[in-house]
Amino acid sequence: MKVYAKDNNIIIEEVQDFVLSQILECGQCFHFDKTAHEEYDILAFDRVLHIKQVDNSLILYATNLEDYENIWRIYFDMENDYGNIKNQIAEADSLLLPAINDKQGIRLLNQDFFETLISFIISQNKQIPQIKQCVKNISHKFGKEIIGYNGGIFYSFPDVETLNSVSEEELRECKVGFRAPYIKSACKAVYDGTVTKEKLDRLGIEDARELLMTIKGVGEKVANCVLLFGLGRREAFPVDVWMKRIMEQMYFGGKDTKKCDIETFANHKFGAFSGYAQQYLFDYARTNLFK
DNA sequence: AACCAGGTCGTGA
DNA sequence: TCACGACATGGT
Repeated sequence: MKVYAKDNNIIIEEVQDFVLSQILECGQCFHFDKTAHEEYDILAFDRVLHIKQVDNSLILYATNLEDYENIWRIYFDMENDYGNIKNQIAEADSLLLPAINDKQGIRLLNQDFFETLISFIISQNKQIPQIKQCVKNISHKFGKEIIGYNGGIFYSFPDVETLNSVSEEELRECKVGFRAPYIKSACKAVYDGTVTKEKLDRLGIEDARELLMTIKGVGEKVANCVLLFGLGRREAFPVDVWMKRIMEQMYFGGKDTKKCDIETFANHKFGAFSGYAQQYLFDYARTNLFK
């Protein structure tokens, strides 16, 4: 992989295991817009990134090496060897090969903890396009204005201080519905220091999940998504309706199985790679099966 | 017009 | 512990 600055852009050549559309549209993140084939505006960490992929090259528009090193390199998990990850998963079970091959360009992003927490609270009982709309509504109403690479106006996701001061009624105007008090509960917990990234980072996954679940509106599944996508805990294995369906089909003879049993089964099978396995399977199930 | 969506909560057995 | 309805909103 080669990284260099050219004009006002960053060019990355010879990327491997990287398909921009698969990374963004596999259901792990919600704050982006597609502008063309393999070309997106991504909102993250108070920035907007216009990015385009052509074959094995990436163009990161209107940014610099410092931001690449400090923000985007980490966000896109560039130092992680996904060839090895896929080998490990396939070795754990060759049944995963169709999913891995179909979604070979997926990477797990390292997203902001607070935005991930709120986004996945919103995600319950909603479809991905509606989750995206709610995140956009909240950002537009309460976030900071950011200017994009070509002068376009975007809005960052608000920080804890800002969102904590928003009323339940204002949240409902963002179409989050019955989740409004849950969002309030999460903001309060993070703002007053009851649940923070620093605390969670220090805890083992069981205790971290338990602490997250002290927030009203955060259950097992949302907690696992926050751990996986917002705290870098790749051993987490969120089980939603799609994971339940495909896991039951693959491993339980199509028999109705409790989500916690599926999670335990997966953790034993995939161990530290559970989160990656989950993501390949989730997107594979959602886009190929049960149409 | 019911039914479902990257679920969780409160309730009652 | 476990099953089940309620919960906003929008799309089939």
